[in-house]
Amino acid sequence: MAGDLKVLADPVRLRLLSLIAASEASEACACDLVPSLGRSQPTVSHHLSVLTAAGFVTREQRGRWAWYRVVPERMAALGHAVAAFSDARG
Amino acid sequence: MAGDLKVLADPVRLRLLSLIAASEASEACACDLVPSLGRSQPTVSHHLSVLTAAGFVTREQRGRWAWYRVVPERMAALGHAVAAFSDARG
DNA sequence: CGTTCACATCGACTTCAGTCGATGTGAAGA
DNA sequence: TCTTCACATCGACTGAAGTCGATGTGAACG
Repeated sequence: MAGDLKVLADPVRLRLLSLIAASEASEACACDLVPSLGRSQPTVSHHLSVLTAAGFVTREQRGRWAWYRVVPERMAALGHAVAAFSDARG
Repeated sequence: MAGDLKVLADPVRLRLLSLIAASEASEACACDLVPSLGRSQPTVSHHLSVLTAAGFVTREQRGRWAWYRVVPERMAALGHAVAAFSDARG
């Protein structure tokens, strides 16, 4: 769980998730994500790779473009795990 | 929000929160926490300080002992914020 | 008031993660 | 097939963060 939180504990990755989730059809092309962030293409690619490896997003190649989607169950599960600390016997 | 997640993205701090939440009356003395973790006293003190500064726990001095409590609203709010990424327009 | 105990702070080391320029890869188009 | 485009990977640098021994602090106890 610490590893999962560590993946999300980065402003660039949070912005990526936010941008992807807010995109049409809840998917986004890397070509649109790079200019939206103030970071270089390798940096964005790296963060997308980290999110994908952790299972928070899925990657689908279509021709030359790579499309990314958020995995909602993954986000919900982690969110509930965090919220569970508010109960005693957490 | 990235800062909040970064605070939780550490196995020692997660164990601290878990131990405190699972203690009687949902509070724990540092003297009990140090031996439960495999870390030195300064390290545990440092992590408790980080959790306190971020508002995830509160510290109360009673005599020579320091007692810690989880702030449930804080955990619940962050958990919901994470889970919100599972919705479109996150 | 000196001692002891619980805990915080300091200083230094080390590991890790974000960042970017340069380069590799693989698909599309001429 | 040669070029171009989109993206991944590599190598190197840098700043941040975890860790611990040593030391400071402040309350209890005699």
